[in-house]
Amino acid sequence: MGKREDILTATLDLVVDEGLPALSFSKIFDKASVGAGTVYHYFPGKEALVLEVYRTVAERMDTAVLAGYDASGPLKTRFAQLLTGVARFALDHPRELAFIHSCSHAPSIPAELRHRRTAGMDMALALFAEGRRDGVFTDMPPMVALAVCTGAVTSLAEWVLAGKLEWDDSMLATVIESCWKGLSVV
Amino acid sequence: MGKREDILTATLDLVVDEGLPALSFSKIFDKASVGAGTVYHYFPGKEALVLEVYRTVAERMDTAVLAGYDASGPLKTRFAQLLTGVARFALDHPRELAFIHSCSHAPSIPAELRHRRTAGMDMALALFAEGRRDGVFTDMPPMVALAVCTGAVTSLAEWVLAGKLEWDDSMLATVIESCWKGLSVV
Amino acid sequence: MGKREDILTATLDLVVDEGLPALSFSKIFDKASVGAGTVYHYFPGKEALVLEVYRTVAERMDTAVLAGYDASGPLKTRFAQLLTGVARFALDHPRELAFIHSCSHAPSIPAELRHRRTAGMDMALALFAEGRRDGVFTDMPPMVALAVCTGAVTSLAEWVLAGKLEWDDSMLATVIESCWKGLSVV
Amino acid sequence: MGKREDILTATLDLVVDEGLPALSFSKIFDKASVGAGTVYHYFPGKEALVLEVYRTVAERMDTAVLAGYDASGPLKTRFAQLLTGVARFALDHPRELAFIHSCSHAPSIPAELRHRRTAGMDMALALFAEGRRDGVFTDMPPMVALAVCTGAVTSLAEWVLAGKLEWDDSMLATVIESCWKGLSVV
DNA sequence: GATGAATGAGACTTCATTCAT
DNA sequence: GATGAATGAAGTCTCATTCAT
Repeated sequence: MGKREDILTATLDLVVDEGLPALSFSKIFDKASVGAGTVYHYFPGKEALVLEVYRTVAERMDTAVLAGYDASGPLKTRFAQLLTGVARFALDHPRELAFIHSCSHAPSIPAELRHRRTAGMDMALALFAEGRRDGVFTDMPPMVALAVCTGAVTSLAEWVLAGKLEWDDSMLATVIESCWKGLSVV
Repeated sequence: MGKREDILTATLDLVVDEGLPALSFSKIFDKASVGAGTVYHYFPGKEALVLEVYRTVAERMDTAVLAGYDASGPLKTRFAQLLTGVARFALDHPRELAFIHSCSHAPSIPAELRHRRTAGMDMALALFAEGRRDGVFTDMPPMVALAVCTGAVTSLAEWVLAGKLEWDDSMLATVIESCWKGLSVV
Repeated sequence: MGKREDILTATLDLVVDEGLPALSFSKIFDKASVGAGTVYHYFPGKEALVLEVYRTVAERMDTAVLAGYDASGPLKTRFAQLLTGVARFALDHPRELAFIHSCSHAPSIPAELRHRRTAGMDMALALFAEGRRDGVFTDMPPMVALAVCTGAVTSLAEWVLAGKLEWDDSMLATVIESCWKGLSVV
Repeated sequence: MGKREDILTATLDLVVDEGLPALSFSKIFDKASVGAGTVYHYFPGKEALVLEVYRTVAERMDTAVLAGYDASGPLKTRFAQLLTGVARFALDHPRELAFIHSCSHAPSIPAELRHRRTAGMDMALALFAEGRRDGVFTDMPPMVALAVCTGAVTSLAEWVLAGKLEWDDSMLATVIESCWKGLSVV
């Protein structure tokens, strides 16, 4: 079986396909092929259910981003690995990404969860701090650098998913190179 | 008077403060101080109403971004003007930005509206094409450059609004400089 | 011009096409191309409007039935004229008939209007009484004879309109002959 | 319990007493003593509910008409049995009859249901065909004979129910005799 | 006379949630 | 654990009616 999993999956699918505003328990019952009361065995209510999906997906995302990260490599390699990880997740798991975005502005998701520092973020912040300390990067707060780089890469992935851009394997490399150049001294 | 305006304003406020999922007509009536039927006098339904707010805000945004743009200046100046325009709008009109983001993943907003080319986008695309043609920018498709730059700047503004970053007047200049550097040859 | 007429016509059309339950003032405004308030210049309200249509149609029906009636002819001729009149109206004015039927069971039409003696009915009752008195008809109360004959002829017309029967000019003559035979002595 | 039955019964009562146009779900809830959502558990919507009542009543009617029918008796006896069955149902179940009539002109009842051949109709058509073949009845299509006879008897019952006629046990016999005479040769 | 914006009561319907099975 | 019938509050939307123009 795995009713709990069925419910989580059905919820994610519904939010992605119809949007959070259109999410209803009846639709979840139907899609998950589960009795009405069953959901209440696993989750206190609708809000908690959505939160749980959010938490699960966020974690999966963090794991995926860090999957191929080799902390012992040279700075530039690690830089590219992290940004590639972000882009790859976005392109390989468009539905998970869409879910996160659908919820990212919902006041029902507590800000503390939305803005929680993840392992991937910490890794990246450390990387930017290292580059700055070693005089490789310009004097920009790591947090700012992170915002800029993730913004650039995520935006790229989104435009691809939205159909505004054709994906091209070399494109990402070019963009990462630009980011590196933008942050670097001289 | 201006019942129509009242309704639009109330809708924007409610979406920003409580999120799209929590938007209800009764709240709109109350906040706009109009009768229930009045909304239907102006809008076919809830979806159409939200759409109209979206359209209005998107247009206002486009106008604001282009407000101080001087098409006759040097490339770098124009580059900075556009990115500044984007950031300024985000910071000066956080509620409008929040509304757009709240709706930007809602399937009820037709993709064709969400991805419509705006005047600001066209201006930027022309600028990137010009820089590339003149050998100032690296050989990157203008659309990619646009995705990267708006992503970087918007992400920055969002993190400020989310409280993850402190705004600092020099920060934007630094980031714009980084973007320029990232795109430039050598 | 003739707004009043437009309203009456639109009402009849709507009731016939969509049924009394689906009748609404907004539809009447639209179909009659009239402002919302205009109806209230002519009719106190919805109920009164429908009533007026009913009255108008009923009167028109009565007139039509008696149109070719020659009170000086022989009994059997007059008998045939009346029943033919009823059938003819039903077949020539199917929409008027449909309207009457749509309303004939609506409690909003006062029973006193629905069951009012019309000139046509009086004429028929007199005819049946005459035939009974003269020993031509069996000893059946005129009211019963009337119910039976109008029921037979109206039912015939309805089945034709409903598509259950093909109309055939000789059919009516046959049926009237049967009615006459059924009522006659020997 | 039998919530479903309660709902069907309440609906019939309301339609009969207040007419189809005045039927509302809130009234149904109240009369049937069920929650608002319960109706939607059993019926997709208002229209479907009314349809189901119609179907139920129509079937009950057909059954009742054929109840005392003895297919092996002489022609005239069977003729009288059928017409008596129609009249009896009308007089014994005035509310069911009223319901059918209230709905019989509503476009919301699909024509295919309204005009469906019932077992009672088939029985009657066979009877008329038999009489015609055996030279007992005049040369009239069975369908026409059926329209005329049911029209006559139903009309009679309706006039009684409407108060235009006093019921009298011998009246029906007389009318049936008239119908028989009207259809017979010579 | 004619209009149609404005109204708010009430219609239909959906929803999250409970509870007996 | 699992179900789904039952609920009634709340949501979306329609309606007859009014009134200033």
